[in-house]
Amino acid sequence: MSENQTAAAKPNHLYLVDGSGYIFRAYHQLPPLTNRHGQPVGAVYGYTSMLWKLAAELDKADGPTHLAVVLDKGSHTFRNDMYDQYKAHRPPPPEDLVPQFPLIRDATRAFSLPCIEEAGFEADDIIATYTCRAVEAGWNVTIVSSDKDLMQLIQPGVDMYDTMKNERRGADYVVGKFGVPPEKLGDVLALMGDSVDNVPGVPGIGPKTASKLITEYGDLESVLAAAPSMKKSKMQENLIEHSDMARLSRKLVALHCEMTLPEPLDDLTLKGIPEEPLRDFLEHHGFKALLNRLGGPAAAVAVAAASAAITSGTPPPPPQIEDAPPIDCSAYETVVTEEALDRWIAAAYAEGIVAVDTETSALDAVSAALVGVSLSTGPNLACYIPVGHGGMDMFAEKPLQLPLDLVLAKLKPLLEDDSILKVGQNIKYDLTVLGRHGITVAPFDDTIVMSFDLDAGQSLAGHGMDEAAKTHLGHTCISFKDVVGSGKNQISFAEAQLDKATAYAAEDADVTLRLWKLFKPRLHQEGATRIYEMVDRPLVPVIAKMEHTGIKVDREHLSRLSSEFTDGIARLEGEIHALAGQPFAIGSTQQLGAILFDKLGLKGGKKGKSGAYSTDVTILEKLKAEGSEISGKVLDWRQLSKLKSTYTDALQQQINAQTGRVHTSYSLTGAQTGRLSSNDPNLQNIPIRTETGRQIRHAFVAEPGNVILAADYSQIELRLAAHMADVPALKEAFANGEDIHNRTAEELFGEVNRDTRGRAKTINFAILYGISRWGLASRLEISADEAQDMISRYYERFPGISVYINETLEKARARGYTETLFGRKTWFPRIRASIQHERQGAERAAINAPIQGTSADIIKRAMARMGPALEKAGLPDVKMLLQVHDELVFELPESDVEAASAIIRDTMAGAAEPAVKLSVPLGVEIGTGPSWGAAH
DNA sequence: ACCCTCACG
DNA sequence: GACGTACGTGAGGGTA
Repeated sequence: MSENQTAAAKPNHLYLVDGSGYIFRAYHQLPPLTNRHGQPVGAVYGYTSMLWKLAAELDKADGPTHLAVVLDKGSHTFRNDMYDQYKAHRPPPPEDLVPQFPLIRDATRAFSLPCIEEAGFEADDIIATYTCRAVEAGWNVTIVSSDKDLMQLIQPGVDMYDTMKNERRGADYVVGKFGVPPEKLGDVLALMGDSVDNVPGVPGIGPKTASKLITEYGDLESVLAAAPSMKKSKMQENLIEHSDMARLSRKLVALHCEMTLPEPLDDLTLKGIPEEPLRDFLEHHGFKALLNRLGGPAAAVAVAAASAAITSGTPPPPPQIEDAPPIDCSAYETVVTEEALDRWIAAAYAEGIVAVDTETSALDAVSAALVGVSLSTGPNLACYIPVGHGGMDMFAEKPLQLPLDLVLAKLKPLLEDDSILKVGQNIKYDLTVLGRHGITVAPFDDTIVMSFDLDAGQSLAGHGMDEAAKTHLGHTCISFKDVVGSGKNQISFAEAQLDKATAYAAEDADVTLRLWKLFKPRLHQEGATRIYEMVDRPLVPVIAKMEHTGIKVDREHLSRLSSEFTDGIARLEGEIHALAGQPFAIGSTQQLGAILFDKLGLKGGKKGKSGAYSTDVTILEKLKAEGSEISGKVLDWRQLSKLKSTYTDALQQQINAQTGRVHTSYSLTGAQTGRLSSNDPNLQNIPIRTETGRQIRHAFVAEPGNVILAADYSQIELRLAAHMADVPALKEAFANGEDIHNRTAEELFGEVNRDTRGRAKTINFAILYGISRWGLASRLEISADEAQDMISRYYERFPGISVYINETLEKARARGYTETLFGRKTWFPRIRASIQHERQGAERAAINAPIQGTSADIIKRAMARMGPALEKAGLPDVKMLLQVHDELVFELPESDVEAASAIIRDTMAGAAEPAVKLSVPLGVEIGTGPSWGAAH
């Protein structure tokens, strides 16, 4: 063979594409595109672009002569037989990715490329085996992947190619990243472990230490052998104690290259890519940018550039806010003619997106009148359409404005158009207001919810408009007070001057659209799209509807209770003053402290920086137990005062005059963990724990012929803790339907009685909240040492809990946030604070957040599915009224109770699926009655 | 505006 | 050695 011939023949070069790895990366880095059939295809598009890019390599001198796409098949592999925890904590793929898997195979076929999958082996092993065979045959190999495990295969003639970063990687890359050459990478990976795949490794050893040890001693076995003679340290202890886990890890990370080739090497020869099937595929999914390029070199350059940007892993550049002109309130238009209104609507259609904000006469979305609507289609392109200025007085002088009905009729098609995205800041409010005028706004995005899903817990990110504008745009919004004044002189927005109203309202729309342009790409980049699109956004109209429906409250019942409480308060007041020997304001903690501790000489020291006496319930209970009569009476007085002022009196005020019902407002961004909060009035803290308080719940009633149905998740947070921390004894107890506190008492104390069950319950909750021995000690009235013993026993009996706590804290420290099972992030900026109690507070909150947040995610999913589920079951008259964290309250015709109970139970119990498969059942308890009180 | 207290999960 | 101790909320009343 002459030299000439060797040089002329293109050397065999096998490209092995890690399809599975690619799909996940593409999914997270690309927007959630949908094709015209409504299928999610974001990951498919990314994948297709990647194949396209590889196809372009065909023509290169050192390009592929052979190629195979390798995919994972099934989830059980020989590694699971080796170690049952392998990849055990990996969440199932996102709901909108699952339907894309078959499409990935379609895409591969469209390129006429061989696709290889083999049950029992991971894609990595298939790639490893092909690599070995090809190297033996003297071929070059390129592995198209960014997986660190596969980097073990890099050797002369074998490199890796990251299409998203457009980077080729050889041995130098591995040395730079891990400090060791590829052949020693397996030893390093075994020591450091992998939390994603759940490869255990050795605790406390990360990439740095692992690479140092391997460099020093040569390989894993040598490190383990040398461990006993190393300097004494935590690391040395861990190396000895976990040497078995390290060896197991070594086997788990090793790539298997002895499997039988599913297809012989020669069958992977590239024969070119026929255009026909590819064109069909691209057309079917509407991948126009690629179609244009298929058409030939004449295709538009701009299109190709846009597509290239996506292929390299960068999302299409979002409109940069830096490029946008600064906010200029003088640029806004007041729309008072039909022509101008039409012009703005046309602009919205041209952009495909419009920010919308409504202004009303009051804050209450259920009964306030619509005063105006603002729109924005781009930076400084915003208008205000007044419709209700001058108020409702027919004879009052009014500014020139378009009639309400005309404006609504013109806006309705735009606001309901499937192809136009409407953006609002707290759009729940606008959905309610516009819904009352027969407009169903869709599709929509809500910047307050987007901000929350990105930045919950970030101390400098307020989610409200004014704070968000300051933080993200560096802009100070016109304050509401500048428009309507404040205090006694405050006027309704309907009374505001048109120029001021325009500047204020149009600015809100302008800011909202600018915020959207910042948040939208961030959602994808930061992995928040899933929680936003699958949980929180769908909830917005559901909550709007609940708020609008409200709940009927029996005013007479409340009024009767108020009188009873007044009598009780007056009687107690007399007795307390008599015992004190003087009248004083019982509600004043200052005066009460002076009476109890100075005048009557009771024990109970000062507390807090203010130097004031503490007189809270724990102190008064203690004094009462020591025989102080006055303390007991103050406690009774406090209970009645609280019930009267906060509930029986205030709630009567909150009954809406038009509907006769109470309409709370839920905040989707109120609680850092993802819970809802309820305000004006708060209907999530209606009394139930005491009999006196419970009477208030009887005032929440159903309309005649209807009943109230209350459905509670039973012990949902403990169940989630059992699942997330993987605690066998707790999971078993829940699976068997046991009383969980009894089971805990049995495990901890060996016997179950009222006392041990009560203590067990306290400890169970302590675990959820991030325990400290002092806290537990004071709750159980034992010493800190005894509390510590109890905690240790708990950890022993329920292995998994302490691991969960440590892992959660480590992740929180490393990344700054925790995550729920559904991917909701909560940030903890204080987790690394140098002030101890601040840091410890953040740690306790971080332990609790994944559990409380997952519970919140689950009930939110149940709520979003409830309407359609009831509708489908032919139960349109069942109304969802309230959510109280683990409880949903409904009002429904008596005749629907049986059928609705089944649907509600199933929807709630199954709400985690299919996104998350829990290893414990979710229990749902349902009760019905004429009132909320009776339904429990 | 802030603290304390207390209602709920 | 002192600190202050369970997670997440919202509302009312007193005080400065």
